[in-house]
Amino acid sequence: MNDDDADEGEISEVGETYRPRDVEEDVEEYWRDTGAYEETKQAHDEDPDLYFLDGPPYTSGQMHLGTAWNKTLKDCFIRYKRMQGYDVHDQPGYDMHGLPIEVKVEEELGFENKSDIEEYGVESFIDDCKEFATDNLEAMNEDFQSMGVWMDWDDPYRTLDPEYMEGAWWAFQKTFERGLVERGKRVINQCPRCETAIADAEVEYDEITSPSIYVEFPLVDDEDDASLVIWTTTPWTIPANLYVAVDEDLEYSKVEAHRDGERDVLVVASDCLEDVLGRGRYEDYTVLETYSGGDIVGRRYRHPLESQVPKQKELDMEDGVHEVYSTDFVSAERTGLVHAAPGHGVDDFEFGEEAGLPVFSPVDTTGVYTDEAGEYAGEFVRDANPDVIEDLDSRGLLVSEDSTSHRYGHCWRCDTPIVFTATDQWFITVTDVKDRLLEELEESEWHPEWARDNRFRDWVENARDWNVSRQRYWGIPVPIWICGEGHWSCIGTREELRSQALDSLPDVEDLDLHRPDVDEIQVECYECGEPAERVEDVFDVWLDSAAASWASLGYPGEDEPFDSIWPAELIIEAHDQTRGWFWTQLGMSVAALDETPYEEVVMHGHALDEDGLKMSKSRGNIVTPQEAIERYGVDPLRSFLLSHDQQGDDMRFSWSEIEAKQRTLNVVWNTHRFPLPYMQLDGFQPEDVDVHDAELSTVDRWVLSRLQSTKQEVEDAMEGYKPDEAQRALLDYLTEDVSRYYVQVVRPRMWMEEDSESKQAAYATLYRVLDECSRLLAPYTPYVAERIHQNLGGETTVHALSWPEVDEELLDRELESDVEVLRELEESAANARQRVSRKHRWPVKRVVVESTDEGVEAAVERHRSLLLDRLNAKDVEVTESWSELEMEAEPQMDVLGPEYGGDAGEIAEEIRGSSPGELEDGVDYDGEHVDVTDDMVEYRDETPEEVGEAEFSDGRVFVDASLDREIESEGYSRELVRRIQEMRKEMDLDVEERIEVVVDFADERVEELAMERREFVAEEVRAEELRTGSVDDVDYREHWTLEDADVEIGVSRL
RNA sequence: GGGCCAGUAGCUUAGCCAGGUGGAGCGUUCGGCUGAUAACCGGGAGGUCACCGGUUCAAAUCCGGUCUGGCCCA
Repeated sequence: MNDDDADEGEISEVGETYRPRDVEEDVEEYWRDTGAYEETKQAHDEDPDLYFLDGPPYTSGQMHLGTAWNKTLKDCFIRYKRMQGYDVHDQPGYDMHGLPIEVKVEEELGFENKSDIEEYGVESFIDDCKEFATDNLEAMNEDFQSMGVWMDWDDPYRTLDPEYMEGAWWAFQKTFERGLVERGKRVINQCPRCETAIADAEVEYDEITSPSIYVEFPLVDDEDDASLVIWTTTPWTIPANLYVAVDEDLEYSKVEAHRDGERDVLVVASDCLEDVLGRGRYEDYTVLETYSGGDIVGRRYRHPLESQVPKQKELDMEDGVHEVYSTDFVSAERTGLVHAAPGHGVDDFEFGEEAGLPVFSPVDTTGVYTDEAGEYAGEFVRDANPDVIEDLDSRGLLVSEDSTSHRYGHCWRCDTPIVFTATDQWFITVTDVKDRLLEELEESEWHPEWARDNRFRDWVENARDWNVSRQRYWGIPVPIWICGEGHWSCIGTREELRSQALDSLPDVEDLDLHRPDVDEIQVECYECGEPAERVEDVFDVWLDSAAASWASLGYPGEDEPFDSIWPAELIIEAHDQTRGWFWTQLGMSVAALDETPYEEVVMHGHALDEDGLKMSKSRGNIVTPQEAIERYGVDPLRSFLLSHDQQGDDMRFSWSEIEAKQRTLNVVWNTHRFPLPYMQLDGFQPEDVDVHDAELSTVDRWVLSRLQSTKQEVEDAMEGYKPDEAQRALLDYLTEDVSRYYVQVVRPRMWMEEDSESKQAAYATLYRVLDECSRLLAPYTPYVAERIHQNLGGETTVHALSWPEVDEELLDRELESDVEVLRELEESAANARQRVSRKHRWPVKRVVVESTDEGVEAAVERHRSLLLDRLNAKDVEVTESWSELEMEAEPQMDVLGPEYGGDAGEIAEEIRGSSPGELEDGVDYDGEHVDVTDDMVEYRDETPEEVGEAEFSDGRVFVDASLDREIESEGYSRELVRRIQEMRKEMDLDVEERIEVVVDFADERVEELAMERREFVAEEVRAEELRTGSVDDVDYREHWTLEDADVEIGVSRL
C-alpha cells in the first residue's frame, strides 16, 4: 500500500485493489495520529445528551462472535446517533465480581471447596480474583477495539470500583427502606460444590439418569390398610417429606392387587392405574372404590421412613403434617400423587408455607445430611439414594424401582447437579411491587415488540422474589449489620459507613468495600446503639449490573451526570438477557426508585455456527472474531454481522457470506477509485463546483436523486433500529445504481481530454455521491468509510461529520422511476440480443418496446438519446401491440378464481392454449357455457427470425438484429478496435501512447467493411497510421478471428 | 413438560402483519465488456416455501398439529 501518504484535504489517486487489512491498518494509524476519536467526541460536545448504556460483559472469558456482534451493533448506533447530532454517552462497562470468576481462580489454584479458600486466606483469594478480572478486562478492551468499536476504552465502568459498589449499596438501602428486603428460608438452588445458593439464572439444564421409584405411604386408620402411591426421582428427599399432594378434581381409585402371594391396597389416580400396577408386576387387581381427590384431602399417613428418621415422629405431632392436600402442581402423570418436602422443592415449599406447615431440610450447604436425618446423617444426599430405596424395600413399601433420564439443573460454572434446600437467604421481594413492574415495563419501547409483549411480560408476571445473597467471597458485600438484639442496620454509602462505624475508618476514597476488610468493621446499631456485625453474605452478581444505570455514573457519590441524563435512553443486548440484565435492571430500579431505568431496548440474537447450532467448546465449532478478521478484515466482518435482521433472531455464521461482503465492499472501493485519477489530473476542486449550478445531465440528476432517496431509506431504517435494512439500501445504491449504472454511463465524459462543463458536472456529481456515501457507510464499515473520505480529500475524520441531510431540490421521483424503466428495458434488450446471439458491440437496427403502460412510453420519449446509447440501437419505438402473430391464451386465475370458485381450475384448462378466435364465443365445460372476457386471458405469441424477444414487467422488448452494410461496418470496426486495444494492453502501453497499426485481412469483404471506418478505428486506438497489408517488421503481432474472419494485426510503438 | 422466536434455491435471505401464478445477493453455468481490468456487466439453470391437516374459489402468507434449531422457564 502506498496510498497512506494521502495528503489531507486533497484528492489522491489510489492504485491498489481493496485489501481490507491494509486499509484498516492505515486508518487505525490515522485515527491514532490525529486523535480522531477525541475529535469526534469534541465535535458533538455541545449536542443534546443521549444516554446509551453498555451492558457489561463478564470478565471471565474473551470476546466471542456473539459479543463481537453485540458491540458492533452498539458501535453502529453510537456512530449513527452522533452523526445525527447527539452527545452520545459511550462508556463501556465490565462485570467483574461473582462466582464464575471465583471458580476460575479456584481452578487455577487447584481448590476443591470453600475450606481451601479459608485456608489460603480470604484476602489473598480476593486479590487473585481482582487480578484475574482486571487482566481479562484489559484483554477484552483490546478485543473490542480490534472490531473498530469506538467507546471510551480509557474509562470503562467497573463493578469492582468502590464508587460503583456504593451505587449498589445505595439502591439496596432504598429498597430496604421501602420495606422490600426480607430474610427468610426459601428453597434455593444450592450448589454443593460451591457451597452457595445460585440464582435461577445460573442453573443450566442437562440430561441425567436418576432412580425412578414408586413408593407406598400407608394411610392411617384405613379400613383396607390402603397406601398412597407416590413417584419420585429424588429418593433422598423422602426423609424430609411432610405432606402428599393430590388434585381435588382428579379421580382416584383404591385397588386391591396381588403379587407373589402378597396383598396390597393402593391409591392412585384412575388414569394411572394400569401403568402403576404394570410397573409393580401385580398379577391381578380389583377396584374397591373410586373417589375424587377432594375426598381424600385431610387423610393422614405414616411417614415411610419414620424409624430411620426419628425427627419425623416429632414432626408428626405438628398440625397438618403427614396429611393429604390438594394443590395445583399435581397432574394425572405417574401416580397422580406427589410427595412433597417443603425443605427441598419450590412448589412444595410455597404451598407448605400457605398451609402453615413447618420446613424440614436436614441437609447442610455441602449437600450432606445433618443429624436431623437420623440414620442417613453424614451421607451425601445423592449417595444416599440406594440406602433410602433399600430401606423402603425392606419395609415392603417399594412398589417398583427403575431409572429414568430427565433434565436436571446443574451449576453453570462447575456443572455439579444442584440440590434444592431451604436455607436462610436475603430477598428483594419484587413480588410486592409486581404491579409497578408491569406498569413500568410499558414505559419502555422494545425492538422487536414481541420481545416485550410475548416474552418479557411473561417473565415478569411469573417472577419470584429475588434471592440476592450468596455465601461467597468475591462480590459486593451485603450491607446489613446485625446487632446482638437481632436488629438490622442497612448502610447505603461509604460516608454513612464511616460515620456509623465504631472504630475510625480511612477517608472515603481509601475505603475498600470488599471482603474481608468490610467484615471487620462494626457499626452502631440504628435501633439500639449496640455494636453490630455485618452478615457474611455477598450479593448475587446480577445485582451488580442491575445497578449499572446509576452506579456507572458514579451516583450517589456524584449528582452529575445522573441528574441530567438518567434513565438510559437505549440498551442493546441479546435475547438471553430477558431473564438477565433486562430483568435485573428493571427489578432493582423499580424496587429502589419505583421507575424503569431504560427507555428503549433493542434485543438481538445469538451467533450460531454454519449449521445453525450453538457454538460451544464441546462441539468444537467455535469461530473466533479474530479468525474472521485475519481472513477477511474487520469491515467485511462488521458488514456481515450488521446484515442480519438483529431483532431477536439468531445469526448463522457463514464464511462465504463474509467473503461476499468483502466483494461488495470491493465494488464500493473500485467505484470510489475510478474517478480519482481523472479528478486529480484535471485538478478538480470540490468546492469550485456546486451540483446545484452545474450543467447536470440526466444521469447526473438521476444519481443525485437516488442519493436523496437512499439517505431517506437508510435513515428510516436506522430510526426503526434496523441496521440490516439500512446497510442493504446503502450498498444496493452503491453497487446497483452508482457502480453498475452511473459509472458505466459517465465513463466517456471522464475520458474527455479537454475541460468541459459536462465533465465538471460529472466530477461534481460523483464527488457529491461518494462524499455523502462515505458518511453513510461510517456506522457500518468505519475503516473503509474513513479511507474513502480521506481519498476524496477529507480534512477531518469522517466520523466527526454530520449525517447528510436529504436535499429536496435534488429529489426527482419521476426521473427515478423513468430510469428504472430504462434500465429494465436495457436489461430485457440485452436478454433479447442474447437470444439472437447479437453482441452488444454490434448496433441493432431498432428496438421495439411493446407496452400499454403510459409511463413506459413517456420514459422512453423523455430519455430517447440516453436509451439509444445504452441499447446501442439506431432507433427505438414504443407501441401498444407490435406483433400480429398467432397468439395463445393464458388463463388469469386472479380473475377466474373469485368469479367461478371451485370450477375455476377446469375453466382455466379449457382456455389455456386457445387462440383469440376460438375464445370469441366462450368455452364449454361440464355442459356449462362460459363467456370469456378480456380480463380472463392474456396472450403469448412468437417472433420472426433475427428478432430477439424478452419480457419486462410492463410488456415486451423486441430487438431487430438484422444486418445491413452500415451495421456490419460498424460491428467489424469495433471488433477491430477491441483487438488492437487488447494488444496495447498486452504491450503494456500507456493510455496516451501513439502507435502504428497494420492489419492483414484474410477476407476481402470484411476488410472493406472494417476499413470504411478507418478514421474511427485509428482515433479509438490512438494510431498515427492504420494501414492494411502483410504484417512484418512490427513490435508485436497477433492472429485474431473477427466473428468468422481471420486477421493478423501488427502494432508498433512510435 | 410449558412460553417465545425461527425453518423459503447449494449458501445468506426478502416476501408473511393486511391471502391472488415466490424476489434478491452469493455460488454455479453460459455469454458480454475491455481507458475501474488480479476489475466490471448480462442471461440461464436451480424452489414439494420443514412436514401433516384445516379454512378459502385461492395459502409461503391465516388456523391447528408434528419435526428440527435457538432462547427462556419448569
